Amino acid sequence: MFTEIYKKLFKSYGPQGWWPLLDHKGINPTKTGAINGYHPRQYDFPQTEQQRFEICVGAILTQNTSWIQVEKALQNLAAVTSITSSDLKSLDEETMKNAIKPAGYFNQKTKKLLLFIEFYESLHGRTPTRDELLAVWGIGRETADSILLYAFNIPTFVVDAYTRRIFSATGLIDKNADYNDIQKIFEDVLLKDVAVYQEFHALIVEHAKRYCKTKPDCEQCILRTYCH
DNA sequence: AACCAGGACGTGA
DNA sequence: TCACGTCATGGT
Repeated sequence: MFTEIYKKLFKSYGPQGWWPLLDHKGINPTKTGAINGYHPRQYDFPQTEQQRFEICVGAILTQNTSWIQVEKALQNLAAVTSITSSDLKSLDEETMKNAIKPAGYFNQKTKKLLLFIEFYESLHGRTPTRDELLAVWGIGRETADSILLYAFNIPTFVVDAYTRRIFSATGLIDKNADYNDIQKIFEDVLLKDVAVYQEFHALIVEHAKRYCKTKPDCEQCILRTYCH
């Protein structure tokens, strides 16, 4: 049933081209809440260390914040410095706060970014474990999994509020199931494949933005037959 | 003009 | 563990 829904979403919305990147100017006008930066049908990202780090920064900035606001914040940062760990580390803290203001929570997120930079540099290019990421202040489960899946290409299924909303509406998951329980359900059922995990999560976000909103549009929803 | 967005953390039961 | 308050800007 999960695979069936995945195929239906993919057929309807097409490849999503996550994670969006500033230096990849692929306009996708059909996508909701986006400026640009997607790369559909390309699964060889990140292609540079700079892109890998930018994905991590974006994952932190997008906590409880719409992506379009994050893109503004990233563009502001890119306008004053390059988005690399070394340049962001030496950036004046007030300048950073001012730059990321569109993404909200700028005091917390500045602290999170600076702490993450220390952690990132301590890796010396190594891939972190989930537990190592979770030990960093400001990195919770969704952010850790997003970083693993999109920045390091580790097959880790990302669970977010949209995943819970859509799949509890269908009755396929318990509406008060824990994050790890939901993640396990998806990982048990899906082919353990980075591209599939990346696309499915992105498709879930896209579908939630279009139909499964807080005020859902069930009449037009392509998954309505799965809901109770 | 309330309400919510691709959460995480601190606190007190 | 778990429910709840806090953090903050800007869309709709």
